Amino acid sequence: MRSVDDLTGRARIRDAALELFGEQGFARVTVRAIAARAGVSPALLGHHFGSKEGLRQACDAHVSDLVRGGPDAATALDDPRRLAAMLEAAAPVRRYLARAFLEGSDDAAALFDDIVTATAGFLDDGTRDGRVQPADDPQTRAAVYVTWLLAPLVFDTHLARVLGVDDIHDPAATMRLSRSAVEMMTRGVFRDDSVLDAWDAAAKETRRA
Amino acid sequence: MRSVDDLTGRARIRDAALELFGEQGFARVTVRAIAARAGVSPALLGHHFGSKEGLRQACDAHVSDLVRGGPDAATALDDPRRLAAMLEAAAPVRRYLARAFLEGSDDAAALFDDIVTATAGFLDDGTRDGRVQPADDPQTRAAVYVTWLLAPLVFDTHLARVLGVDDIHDPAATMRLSRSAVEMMTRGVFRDDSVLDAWDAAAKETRRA
DNA sequence: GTCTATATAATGATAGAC
DNA sequence: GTCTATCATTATATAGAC
Repeated sequence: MRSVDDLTGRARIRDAALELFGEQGFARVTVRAIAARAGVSPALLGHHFGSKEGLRQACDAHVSDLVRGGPDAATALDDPRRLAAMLEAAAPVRRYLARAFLEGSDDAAALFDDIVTATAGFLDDGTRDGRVQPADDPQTRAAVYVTWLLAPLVFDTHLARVLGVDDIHDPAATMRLSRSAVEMMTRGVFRDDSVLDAWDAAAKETRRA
Repeated sequence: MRSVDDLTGRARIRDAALELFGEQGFARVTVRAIAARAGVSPALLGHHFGSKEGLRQACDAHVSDLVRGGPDAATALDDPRRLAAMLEAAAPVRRYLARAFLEGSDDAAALFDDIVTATAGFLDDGTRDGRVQPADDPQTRAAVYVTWLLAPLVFDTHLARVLGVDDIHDPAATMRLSRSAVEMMTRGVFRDDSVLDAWDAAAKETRRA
C-alpha cells in the first residue's frame, strides 16, 4: 500500500529521477532535467532531498523496496518466485536496477548479495531433494546463476536488436528468452563432458606451472 | 603491430581516457582529469580529438580493434577462442567494454552483434557434429549464451564481493568462475524436465488467454 | 605538437518571497 | 510546499604563443 505522500511533488520528483537515471545514468542527468520531467522547479529537489546525491539514495531505497516486495516485506526474496517478478517489474525500475548494479550503489550491492543468498538456498534445497544437479562449488554456482538471471536486464537493448524485437520485455520476446534459458539450464549446452574434461586438463596444467 | 604514434601524447591521452571512462563512466569523467592522468594539458585533447565525444569514439574504435585481435584481423571473432581471450583482456579494456555495452555506443553494438553471429556459428557447427545440444530456437540460444558469457564482465565487482576475492579476474577466481560455468553448461542446473515442463505448461496457458 | 590563458556555457546548490 | 532569482563552481572548447 502506498503512503499518502506518493501523490505529492516529492514522489513525482523521485519517479522522474528514477526514469532519467535509468535511461541515461546518474552523472549525465541534470537536476534541471529531473525537475522539468516532474513538472516542478529545480529548487524543489533540493528542498526535498538535500542534494542530487540524496535524491539518488532515495531512488536506490525505493527500488530496493519495490524489488523486495514493498517496505513491509524485507524477506520477500526468500521466495524464488519473487526473483522472476523482479524481472517483470516496470521498465523504468528495470533500467534503474541495471544501472545501479553497474554503478555500484550500496543498496544495489546489498540487493545482489541477498539475491545470491536466496538463490544459494533455493539451489541447495533442490540439490538435496534431487531436482537440482549437485555442484562442485555451490557458492560459486549460485553467484554465476544470479549473474545469468540478471544478464537480460543489463543487455536488454542488445538482445532486442539481435532478436529483432522492439522491447525485450514484451510478452513474446520474454517467452522466447526464458524458454531458451530454461532449456539451457535443463539440458545444458554441451552434450558430453569434452569441454569440461578439457577445462580440467587445462586447470591441472595451470596448477603445475 | 603498433603504429608509431602509439607512443606519442595522442595514444597516452586515449589510454588515460580508456581507463577513466571504464572506471567512472563517460559523463563523470572530465577532460581535465584525463589530461592530468595522461600528463598533458587539457587543450591537447581538443587538438587531437576535437571534442570529448570524439575522444570517446576513438576509445570505442580502439577497444573494438583490440577485442577483434587488432586492426588487421577484422574477422578474428570467427575463432571462438578469441572470445575467451577477450575476457582475459587487460582490466581497463574489460571495464571500458562493460560500460560501452551498457551505455550503448555504436561500436559496442556492432561488437555484440558480431559476437552473437560468431557464437551462433560455433553452436550450430557443434550441433551438427553432436558436441552441442540441439536447440528449440538456435538464434535466441546464441544470444542468451553471449549474455551469459559477458555477464561476469558486467557484474565483476559484485562477484568479487560475493566470492570474497579482491579481483574477479585474478587467476584463482577466474578458475573458480569458469569451472562453475562450464559445469553448468555441460550438466545443466535442473536435473529433470520438471522446470521445463512447468514452463511449457505455463506458456500454453498464456497462449490460450 | 604542446602549452598558457581564457571565453562561454552549464551545473548543483541556496536565499528568500509566497 | 513550491516558486523565482541568483551564486559559486565547474565544465568544454578555443585562441594564440612557442
